[in-house]
Amino acid sequence: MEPNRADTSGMTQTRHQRRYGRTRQRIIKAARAVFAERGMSGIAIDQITERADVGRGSFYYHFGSIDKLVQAIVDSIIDELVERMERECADKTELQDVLEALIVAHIRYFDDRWQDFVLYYQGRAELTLAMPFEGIESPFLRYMKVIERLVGGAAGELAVDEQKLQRIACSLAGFISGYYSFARIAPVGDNLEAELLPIRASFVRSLVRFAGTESSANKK
Amino acid sequence: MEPNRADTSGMTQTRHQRRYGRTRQRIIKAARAVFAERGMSGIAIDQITERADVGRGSFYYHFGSIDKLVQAIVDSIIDELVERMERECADKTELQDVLEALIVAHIRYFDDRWQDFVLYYQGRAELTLAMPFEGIESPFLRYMKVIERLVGGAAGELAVDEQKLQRIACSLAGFISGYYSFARIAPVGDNLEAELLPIRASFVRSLVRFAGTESSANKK
DNA sequence: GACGAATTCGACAATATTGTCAAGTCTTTT
DNA sequence: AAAAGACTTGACAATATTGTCGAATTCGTC
Repeated sequence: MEPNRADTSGMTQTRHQRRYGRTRQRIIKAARAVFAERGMSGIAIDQITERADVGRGSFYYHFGSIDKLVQAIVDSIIDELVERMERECADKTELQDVLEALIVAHIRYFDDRWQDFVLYYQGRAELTLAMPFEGIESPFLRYMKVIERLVGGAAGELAVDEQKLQRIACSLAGFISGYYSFARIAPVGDNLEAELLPIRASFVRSLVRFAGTESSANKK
Repeated sequence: MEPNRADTSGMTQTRHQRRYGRTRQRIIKAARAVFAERGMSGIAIDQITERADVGRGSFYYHFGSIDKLVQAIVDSIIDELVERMERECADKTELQDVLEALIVAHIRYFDDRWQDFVLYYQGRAELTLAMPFEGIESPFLRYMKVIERLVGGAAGELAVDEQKLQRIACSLAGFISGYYSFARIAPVGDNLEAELLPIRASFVRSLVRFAGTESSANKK
């Protein structure tokens, strides 16, 4: 009765488990598409199961509620994005390089994946509401923490304090997603990476300078 | 039968027209609150009319459809924001000052008005979808144009080309709203304006530098 | 004060959505 | 090959939402 968690240890997957995983993935894939097309709120279960070509009951068997599904999706998006950030930053040690790499990670990740950007953005938008989908907040916090850690790691002897790190993270994530979203409405060109290059460079420099600033006077 | 457009010429309002306006405003006000709480998609008409303490029929009488209502709301938000930007920029002539003023306009406008920020953000999020609410796009384009005009006006002899102006506008609007939204999740402090000051300054400088850059090599 | 226009109202039928469940299919175990 | 377990299914009853419409109310005008 209780859903069998898919075997993560790789080898010993029984046929049941494979089938379980397949259906689950079908649902997730369909949901990603539907959400990216019409948003997360106000989506009927049927729209998802029908697109996944799966019985209505299966949805409830696997997820039990919309929130769980949204949670799984946002989680995986953030996982992928985080993984990408880690990878791009792996060999960077200079603060400036890390900041560059972080932006590049976002651009590369979202490039040719407008759908995933929409999910990311819709998720963020959800967070502004009074009652967002359950469990959506923590992946985003995790994401912010990763940025802070990567930036903090490269800040080296600058010893940037926690608060400053947070601001840098907000700026960085905010800037890149904000730019991306606007660039889409007012199409400036088709190669976002090339297009962003000069302004990105300026932006990074401004963050570096900010990091170097004396601990800001926020004891108003 | 056809709704009477409220008298905009100020003086000659008949009682009917006033009543018309009152109800209309009640609905809009309630909708703003509901939207800011639960998002724009997936809201039932009843949730709005009940909050407005108005009959269900009145909603259809005034707006006819959700899209029209959303349109009216987004329109007025953008109007207010644009008005604020114009005001803040009124006496500025230097590029740097104008950029500063634009950011300040946003901060001041949204300060203590989280609800309106949510509406603005939800509206933006809608735009990422395949089928956003009808008529939501144009106010946002108008908004971008205003930024471009204000920035372009102050760029003076730099003669920043159209494309560059667009990028600056995307950066500016993206940065401020992105930062704002993240700052809310990972609360850094309570005085956003003071808090943003140093990083804002850096950001503005980076935009100024970008504006001065030789027309970027985007002939890839 | 009565007639028509403007505005408001909420009941109504039509439709959509939800979550459950008993029954069916496939797989593993004994 | 039978029994038990895992997974899937779609029908179902309950509930929610929609857009309409005729009646009620308010208002301006004659």
